[in-house]
Amino acid sequence: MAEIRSLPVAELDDRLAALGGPEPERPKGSRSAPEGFPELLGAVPGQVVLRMAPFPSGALHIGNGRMLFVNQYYRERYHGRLLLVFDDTIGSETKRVETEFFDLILGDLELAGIRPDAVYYKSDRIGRHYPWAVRVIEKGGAYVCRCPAEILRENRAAGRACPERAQTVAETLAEWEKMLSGGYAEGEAVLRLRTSLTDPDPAFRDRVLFRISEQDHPRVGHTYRVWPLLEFSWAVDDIELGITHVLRGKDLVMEDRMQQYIWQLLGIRAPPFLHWGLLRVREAKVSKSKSYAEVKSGQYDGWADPRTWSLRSLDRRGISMAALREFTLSFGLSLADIEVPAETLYAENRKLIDATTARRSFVADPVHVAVEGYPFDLASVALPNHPDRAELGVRTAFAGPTFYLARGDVERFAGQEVRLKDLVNISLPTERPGPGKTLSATFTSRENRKLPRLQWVGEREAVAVDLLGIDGQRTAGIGESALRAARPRETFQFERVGFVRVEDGGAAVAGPLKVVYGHP
RNA sequence: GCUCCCGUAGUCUAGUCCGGUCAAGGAUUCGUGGCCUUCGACCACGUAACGCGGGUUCGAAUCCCGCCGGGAGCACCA
Repeated sequence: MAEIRSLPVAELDDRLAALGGPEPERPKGSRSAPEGFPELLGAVPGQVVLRMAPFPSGALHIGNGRMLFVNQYYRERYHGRLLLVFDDTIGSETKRVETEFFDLILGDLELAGIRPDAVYYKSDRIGRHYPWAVRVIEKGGAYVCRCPAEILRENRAAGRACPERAQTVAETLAEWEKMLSGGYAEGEAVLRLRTSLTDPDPAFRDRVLFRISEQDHPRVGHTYRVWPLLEFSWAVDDIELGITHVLRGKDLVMEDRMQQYIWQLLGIRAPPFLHWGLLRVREAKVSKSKSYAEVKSGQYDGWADPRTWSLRSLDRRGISMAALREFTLSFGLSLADIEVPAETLYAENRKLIDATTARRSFVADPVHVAVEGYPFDLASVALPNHPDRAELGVRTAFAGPTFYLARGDVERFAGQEVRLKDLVNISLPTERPGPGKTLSATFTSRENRKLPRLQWVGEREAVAVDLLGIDGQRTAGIGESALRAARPRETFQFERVGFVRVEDGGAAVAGPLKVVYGHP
């Protein structure tokens, strides 16, 4: 239901009312929530402002994709504005901002077909956060704490106040000035919110608002040394940027409470929040830091390596962003954490591309096979590009008498009669194919009989193919002659293998034709 | 440990707010059959679910209580 999902903190209703906010409309029986998406609380078409806030530490992945598409969905639904706000505060040792990721993410957004109405960088806005800190201090809502991080943590767990909590407003203002002017070094002082040390939720006790960092920021260098933490920076920016609804993953619900607390303190009306649970794709190990390490070290083939499961890697595999959008939106805004098999995404993509994707023959780990008694008139054949779609036309395939067959097929059907699909029947030898050897098979008949059907590639004009798998492994194979015309980024279905996408450059690039495996 | 969130078939999801129209709908997977000269597509059929225990009620997936299970937070990260 819309209200509960928008207001995970139960008392927000009351607070809204207390702050003069609008009474949530709740027409009985009205649940216009197409596709499982509730109405945004108090949304006025044309006046909704939303924001996406990725942290620039790597390429966007499927989880980020959900954030993108949910925001885009509501933006379209309410004809609203959607801002991109890079959450590039100073971060930490383990979470560092790096310049290259700004463009990378901008590229990902473009790939996803989402054009933000405006782009902001948190790091440009730090100076705007300071006056807000003063406002909070003047309301008696914060104090400067000089406890070492460890002590601070212990006190928080124990519900114990540190001596500085008793600071007067004037003292805090002085201390704050000292922080800003360099009177404290990194780690020596922080500005903390005065919530309650006895708050039942230990996570909520006097959280840190600002801290000192002397790190070099890739965009603004050493311009600032006092940096806000995520919660405070959003308490400011959500208001200053006029965000009307905050849509974020449920990992940030505690941050909602922080923002609401600050806004209430300052008498500001809070925009409602809306969340969704964690989405994991079973096959995808969504560790951004692992991907980061592997990309940096060169173990991965950049951020488009299939093993990253990044948006760009999915694109490279021929999985369309439209399919990804359908996929991510199909889960609605459920708060449950879910794990979905990649097959569900593949099914979505198949729906979109199957009818328009040409078929091609490809054999992995090829074995050279000469067919004795092969009919002379079948040196080449015309085959439809798609079994059900005549309008996709035909291609010419060079055929016998010499072929490449997949080693797996040759071994599996050794000594048996098989049908070369769309061609003729042959009898395979019992001999096991040794490396570099040509096997002898025998033509048996032409008529279509119920035999195991194998893909084949005629030797003439055959194309060497390099198939990159989802696991990052490359498979050498041979594809039919028609692949000589493969265009960059064209998608094919390799029969009995799966959907693949041609890499940038297509067949024009020297060497084997490079393709990436998409899905079955 | 404390706080919050979540629990409907193998996997997702609709339904839960406002109890009956739900002996629970859809998607995907799986199985069977059909069809097309792919292990893909399509068609048909099928298997399969309200976490557990109490309570309220004529009636509970839906309301209440207790439990169990899963996840997240308790960073001077985002």
